[in-house]
Amino acid sequence: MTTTPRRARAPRQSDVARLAGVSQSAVSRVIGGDTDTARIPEATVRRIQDAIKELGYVPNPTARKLRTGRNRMLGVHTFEAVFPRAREDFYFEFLLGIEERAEEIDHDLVLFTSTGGSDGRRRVYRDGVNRLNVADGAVLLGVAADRAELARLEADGYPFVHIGRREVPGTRITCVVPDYESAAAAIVDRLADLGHERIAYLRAGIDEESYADRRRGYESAVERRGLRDVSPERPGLEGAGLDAAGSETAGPASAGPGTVWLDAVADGAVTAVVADAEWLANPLAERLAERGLTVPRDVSVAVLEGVGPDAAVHWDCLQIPRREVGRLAIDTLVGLLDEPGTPVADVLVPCVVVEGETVAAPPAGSPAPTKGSSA
Amino acid sequence: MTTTPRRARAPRQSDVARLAGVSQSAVSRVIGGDTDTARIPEATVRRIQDAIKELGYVPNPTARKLRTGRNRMLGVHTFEAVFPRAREDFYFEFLLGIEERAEEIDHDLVLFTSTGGSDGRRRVYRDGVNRLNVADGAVLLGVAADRAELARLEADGYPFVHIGRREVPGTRITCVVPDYESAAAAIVDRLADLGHERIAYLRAGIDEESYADRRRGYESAVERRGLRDVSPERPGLEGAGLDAAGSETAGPASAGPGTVWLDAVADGAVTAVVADAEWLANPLAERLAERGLTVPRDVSVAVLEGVGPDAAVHWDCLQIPRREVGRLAIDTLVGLLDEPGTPVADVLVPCVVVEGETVAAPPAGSPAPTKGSSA
DNA sequence: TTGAAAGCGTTACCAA
DNA sequence: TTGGTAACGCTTTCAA
Repeated sequence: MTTTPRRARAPRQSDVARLAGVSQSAVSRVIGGDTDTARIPEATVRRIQDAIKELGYVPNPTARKLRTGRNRMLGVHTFEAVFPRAREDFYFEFLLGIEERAEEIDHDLVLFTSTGGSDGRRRVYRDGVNRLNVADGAVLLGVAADRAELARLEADGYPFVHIGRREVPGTRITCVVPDYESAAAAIVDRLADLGHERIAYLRAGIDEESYADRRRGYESAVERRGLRDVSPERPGLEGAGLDAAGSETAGPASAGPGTVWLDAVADGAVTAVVADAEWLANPLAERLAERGLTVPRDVSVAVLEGVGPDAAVHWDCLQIPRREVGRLAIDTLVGLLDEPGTPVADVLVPCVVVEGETVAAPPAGSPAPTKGSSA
Repeated sequence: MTTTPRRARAPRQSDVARLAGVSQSAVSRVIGGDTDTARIPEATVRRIQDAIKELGYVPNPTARKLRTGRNRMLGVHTFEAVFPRAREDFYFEFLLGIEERAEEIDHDLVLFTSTGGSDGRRRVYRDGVNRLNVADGAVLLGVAADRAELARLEADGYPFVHIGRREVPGTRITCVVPDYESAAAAIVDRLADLGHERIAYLRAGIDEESYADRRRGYESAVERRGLRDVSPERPGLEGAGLDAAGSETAGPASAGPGTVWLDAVADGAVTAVVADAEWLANPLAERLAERGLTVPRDVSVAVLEGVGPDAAVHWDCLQIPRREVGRLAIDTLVGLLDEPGTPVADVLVPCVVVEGETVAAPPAGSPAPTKGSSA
């Protein structure tokens, strides 16, 4: 059994042409289905097709790409590894949407996975080579996108879209983003409709575009509805005094001076709170409970992120349309490819506002707001 | 802000050459690092590098591929979607090893994900195009590989390796496989060493190469050690009478006539059982318990697959070296690329035999075996 | 209707 | 040492 299976050289168009007794360009045109412009006789077409079948000819996508610039291959680049379990929830739905849509429009998907350096971060450029270049364009995503690489890609004229808003000074990159701004505004509107007049915003304190979007939505809605904003001055757990030790959860944490805001809430200064994240809302509810207040009876709380259905608390929240974002990323990218000159604009994908069990009308006896004065 | 960002055409070597005032081939040689064969003056090199930097030139991998046939890009094709949770455990470790090793040897990884047809099965060939061709070669894996596609790929001379043994008549494909045969034999050896003399093999009844491997290992070891094989005649749950209704697990399942084997085991005809899978071992233990037998006191049981550490029962089992298989798949593939003429041979990766809590010495009073007679 | 030839961006050979 | 040039496999224009 020492049969060295000689790898047959893959047949080319010229081989087909020779076998069929036609020119190479005839073969190309038959394959391209160019029956309109250059009508090739039935008989010739048959002969060519027979030759193709006999030789088992398959077009070479690399050569095609070099010639036409198109592959019908779309790249996907994630700035972090997809597989570690923790990240998976983040990426999974996006990828689902991406794959779904790419297939619908008959494009192949190529996932670029290798990390460039030793730091585990994935890079687009490795040894100065833009690896994505084998694909027609790419969808980039990741919690920690490398802005320098985004800028360089854009400068190089490589067509790509980014999932999630990313702003890089001096560059205009096309982003597909959940419409956090409208969603945040909608949530504030709903609170206002229910009768809340004094509300607060609990910021995560993360310096990222999507949080800025949420905040803008909150602020504009507060202004528009004439509500009174009684937010803590500083972001994060400490900013709201939420790191202060409770009764049994007590660690050696300093019950810092920061509980003024929390105390004010307990005193009824605020009837509704909008929080950037679940990890802010949970301790808030706990601290309020310690002070004898119940959510949503005394204070309504809404969360500006998606909360899984099996979470302990069914927060009123928004739902990030990950799947749809993935699908739209593909459509946007293909649009970019088809219409290279088009001015870029972010694509906003609406978030559904989910009604949970943590928002209700304000307590009946809540004092009327003192318009105009600030906390 | 109607700045239509004109996408700059990506700079080519000729642009660099013009700017640096040298020929294009000089640029190519500087980039290729061919300082040995063609010594280019320090000054020229500097000028070229400056031009590269100024223009932001990056080599075009497509053109490179077309010219040299190599990309340092390796494809990964899975015959099923990777992401659905159920599949994930299967693929995850393989992919980890693949990615790890590919990066070590400075290759990029390209994951081909799109499904070819409407049936959800992923195909290599779509519209007659071998999509994998953009990569230098590929690692294929999947529980349900399409053998016709494997054969065609081989016939086309495309370099690939398959994870898991796949035999296609008339073709010799390179596989990287866990060494189930040796592992099964090792487990039988261990049982024999403990003093077991009458053992049985519970087959999954799945018609796949890896199960044949296990079986071969079992049979050869049984023969070599002169053990008596008292296996059920037919595979699967029914074959062993394990679908027979127990006390409370009773559904309307017919307690078929197939319990003869089970009854014989209960009577002490067998002191050790080797099972293809956990889903066979679990009901076996239950049925034995119903008959008053305990594992491993009365009957030892070993499982020929990997069992997670958080399984209810800590089976004696084997550990599939998925990560290592992934790594070796990459090495084997690259070997194929570097040495195209090499005769192909399967690569076996040893499985560790894990000692659990379900194998022990046979009960003291077990009757001596009647050598030579068969069940 | 068909074929010849240019060109996509690169590498590698062969002269100069 | 350097530059010209052929070739990789394909698409597409232009002539025949």
